[in-house]
Amino acid sequence: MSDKRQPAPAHAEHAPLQLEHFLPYRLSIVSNTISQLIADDYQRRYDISMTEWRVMAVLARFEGLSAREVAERTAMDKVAVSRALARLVAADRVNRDTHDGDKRRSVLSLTESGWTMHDEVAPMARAREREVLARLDAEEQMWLNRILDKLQAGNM
Amino acid sequence: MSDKRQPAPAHAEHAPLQLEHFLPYRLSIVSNTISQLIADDYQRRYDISMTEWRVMAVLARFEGLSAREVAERTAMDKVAVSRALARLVAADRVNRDTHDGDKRRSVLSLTESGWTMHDEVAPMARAREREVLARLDAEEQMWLNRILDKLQAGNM
DNA sequence: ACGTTATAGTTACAAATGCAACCATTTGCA
DNA sequence: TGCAAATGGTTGCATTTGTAACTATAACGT
Repeated sequence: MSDKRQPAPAHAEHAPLQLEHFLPYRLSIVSNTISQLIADDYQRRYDISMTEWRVMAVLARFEGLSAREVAERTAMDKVAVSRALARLVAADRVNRDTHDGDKRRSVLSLTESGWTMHDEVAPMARAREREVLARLDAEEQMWLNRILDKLQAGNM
Repeated sequence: MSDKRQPAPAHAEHAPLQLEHFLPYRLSIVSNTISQLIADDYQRRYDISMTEWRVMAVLARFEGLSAREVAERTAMDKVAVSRALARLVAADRVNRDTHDGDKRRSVLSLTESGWTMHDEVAPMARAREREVLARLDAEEQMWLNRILDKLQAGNM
């Protein structure tokens, strides 16, 4: 953030927003940078988007979820999930069955190949997360967790 | 984060990612929720996107910037800025002149109408920010700032 | 049993975004 | 001077994303 030159500082009477000190703006910069850093890893190696990876991550934890449940757990909307699933099924990363007793519901799980990919990507993702967290000391990490919890709790 | 039921906890040997404790994921949830909260405010009232608003906010602080400089200060890429400017100029929120002595550069500033809008939106945005920050106590706010600074500094 | 309402998921279309190629102008330097 | 490289900005095209409408099945109330 080098700030050498100060072009025509604008009208004080208008009280302009200072974007660089504005929380939502700063959050989105940091968040996007970090997410992209990790996404680059697996997008280069596999042909998969961030949304697709998130769907896979959830299915790795919870086998047999329906699409709606995946949407809930990833905080994505159902259309995004539907599209991600279409690609994942086509690429044979995910298996889609139909629920017995409710033909609307799908029953999702990773395929053999899905698991293989997951088992390579998950450690990479965790490693990147550690890299990022390494910039903070233990105390800061603790506060960050607490703060994210609180901010997240507010918006529900 | 109600977690009533625990569907088929998946294979421990695969060490699946716990999305809900994964920093990049949590950050993006919080960031998107907050940004959207604020964007809703002005998107309902005015026909303007988040990128357009950011361009306006920067021009309110620094009159006479060029498009490239706006891109730098908003951390948007130049194509996004170019398009935002096209709409803003068409809507008569922003004035575009040509730099004397360098006909490539544009010289940008808010119009009368741009200022009017700015002067309504900026306080709303600040109010929302305060709402969000109100969920944190003074100490937490202090740490959040410090942490964002550090995380931001890393990615440059 | 029957119609209404709700739920799971997909599709169609519009708007937003990203990337590469592209003009115009300026800069650097032989 | 003149020509290659750099810079500011826009345009075209393909991909992504968001929203609403739609299909199919299930649940509910009478």
